[in-house]
Amino acid sequence: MILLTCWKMMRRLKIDTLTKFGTFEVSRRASEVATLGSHCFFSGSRPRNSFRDTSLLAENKKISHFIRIGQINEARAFFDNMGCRNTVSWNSMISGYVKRREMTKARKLFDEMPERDVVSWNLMISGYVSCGGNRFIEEGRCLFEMMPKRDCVSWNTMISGYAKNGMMDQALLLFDRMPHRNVVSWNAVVSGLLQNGDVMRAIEFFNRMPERDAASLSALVSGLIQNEELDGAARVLLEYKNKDGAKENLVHAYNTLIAGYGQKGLVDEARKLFDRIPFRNDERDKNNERFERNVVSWNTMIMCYVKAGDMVSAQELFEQMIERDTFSWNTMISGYVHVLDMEKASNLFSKMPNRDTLSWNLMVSGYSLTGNLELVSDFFEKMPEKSLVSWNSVIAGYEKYEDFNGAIELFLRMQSEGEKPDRHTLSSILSVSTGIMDLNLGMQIHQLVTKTVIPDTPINNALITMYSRCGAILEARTIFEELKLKKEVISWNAMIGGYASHGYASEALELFKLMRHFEVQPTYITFISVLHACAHAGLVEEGRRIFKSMQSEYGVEPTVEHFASLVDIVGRHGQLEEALDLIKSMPFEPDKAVWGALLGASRVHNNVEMARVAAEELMKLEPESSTPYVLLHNMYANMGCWDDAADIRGMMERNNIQKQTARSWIDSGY
DNA sequence: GTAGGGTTAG
Repeated sequence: MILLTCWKMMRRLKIDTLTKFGTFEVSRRASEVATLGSHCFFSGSRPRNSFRDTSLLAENKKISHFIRIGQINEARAFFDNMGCRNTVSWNSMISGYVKRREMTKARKLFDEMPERDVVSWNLMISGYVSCGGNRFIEEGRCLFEMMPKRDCVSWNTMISGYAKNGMMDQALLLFDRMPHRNVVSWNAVVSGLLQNGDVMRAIEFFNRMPERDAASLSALVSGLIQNEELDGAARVLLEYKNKDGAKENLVHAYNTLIAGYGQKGLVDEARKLFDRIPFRNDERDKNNERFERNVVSWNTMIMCYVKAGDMVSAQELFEQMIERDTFSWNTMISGYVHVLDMEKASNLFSKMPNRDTLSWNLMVSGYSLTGNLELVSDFFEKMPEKSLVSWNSVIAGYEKYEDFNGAIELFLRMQSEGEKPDRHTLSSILSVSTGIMDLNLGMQIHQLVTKTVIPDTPINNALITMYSRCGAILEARTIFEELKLKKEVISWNAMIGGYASHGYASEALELFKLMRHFEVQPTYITFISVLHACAHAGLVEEGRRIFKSMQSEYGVEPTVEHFASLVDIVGRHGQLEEALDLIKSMPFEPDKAVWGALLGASRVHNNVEMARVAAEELMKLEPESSTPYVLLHNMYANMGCWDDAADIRGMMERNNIQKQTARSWIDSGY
């Protein structure tokens, strides 16, 4: 009975997998058992005791399981406690370290293991080459040369290692030298050539392949797309015939190309390809696979429409789908969120059968973008599971719509709930610090940035903006200098703007010169700051010259803000007529900043006629504002023109204008 | 337990 059970068990586990394990390594604990009755060794070719073997098989699987779910320490503890190990146990453990690129630990086990097979060597090589870089590739090559016996996998690992590190010559040398190539070797070379931009040779190798499989076509199509050869990819795909004439399931490759067209905005091309995929094909091919549209094809096509902003076609296709998955719903929602009309997004959201965190995040970020902060918080609180993106969306929304306290409160709450901020969170909070000009908060966030993320240019830009707006110009400049060649136009703008708004006009202009020296193309924001600096420093000629150069030298169209600055510059200098002419020559309607600049200048130069012109225009633009009335009234009063002053007062009363109480911003303190 | 390729959302 027992024998029968054993035999059945062995049948189920396939005897050959049991016998091919070879020699067992017996640890101290197990060897005690072994000397008593030997359960660990095979006698002849048939296992005498399959319980030990099956349990070893199960134990090895346990190691793999721990590794798969990312619990490497648990895997190691289990491995260390195993009574009996074979080469597979060691290899499994090594593969765990290799996957995590912990090559020192992997190497230690490899050096310690009592008996290595070809897989042990291959694992180590694969680990070294996937770490990348010359040193590791060399280490891999060294093992490759040392190993007693190589199989196809060893060669392929080394070839793809070279290919992925841009060392195509070395890869091809090995490919030429290898004794038996299989389809994987060919695929590795083809995709390697494509990754290194050698399209011609890739196609040549593809055509020379003695056999192909599904991966061959996928590699070629995706590689061609990466090399911007969309037409080539389409040709390959449409003309593709397998060597033995058998039909293959090409849907994957088709989907790849549809997505490629979508990336380039070629929606019509994508649609043509989508329409070529059979809708339903009942004749099964040799591989027992159907070539027909799958849910990914539909999703990808919908995605193309969404990216092109064509929600009508996206919706049409979505409605035709027989089987939708969460992805389909989320893509549609993201499309509606992207074009901001939220009602349709919300409709879909309420109808969808299974929502995941992304669905919720999409709604939250949609309401954040449209500034509906009430609904943001409503959705956020109802989320069954919050991800980092959820927190970031809400914080970004609060920041954008200037609910700075809300943003900070949420930032504190997220940390108390154990969610760690990333660079997105930190840049939002840096913008909050800038918004409320809280240098103290900004400095704390700076410390957090240093501790938790590797600062990239965007976050450094946010730091420069924060420090320069808060008046800590030196700190801003230090970060600006540390950026070295990674300075972007935003970095320059932030720094120039900081100087300009704190009265460091010459520094602002100096930096503007330097920016031109480095051939960084200024934007309209650069010119706003530079003109601002000229106005503060009374640099009339410089201001006029820079204003003219905007269009002629840099092709930047002046906006109403630039005109307002120039009006300010010439007006402050006392050239009020020129300022008025400038306003009249503007290609667009002057706004309150423009008239405000003229009014301010008129007041400084005590030109009451001009002040009256500007004030009347301001009264038309902002009928409820008391500022122009008050300014004009005070000017008349100062000159002793009491009748005129009384007139203004009368106008104020007739128009029901209240003098606004002075308000100041008070630090709410956190 | 090891080698090649692969489509979709924030």
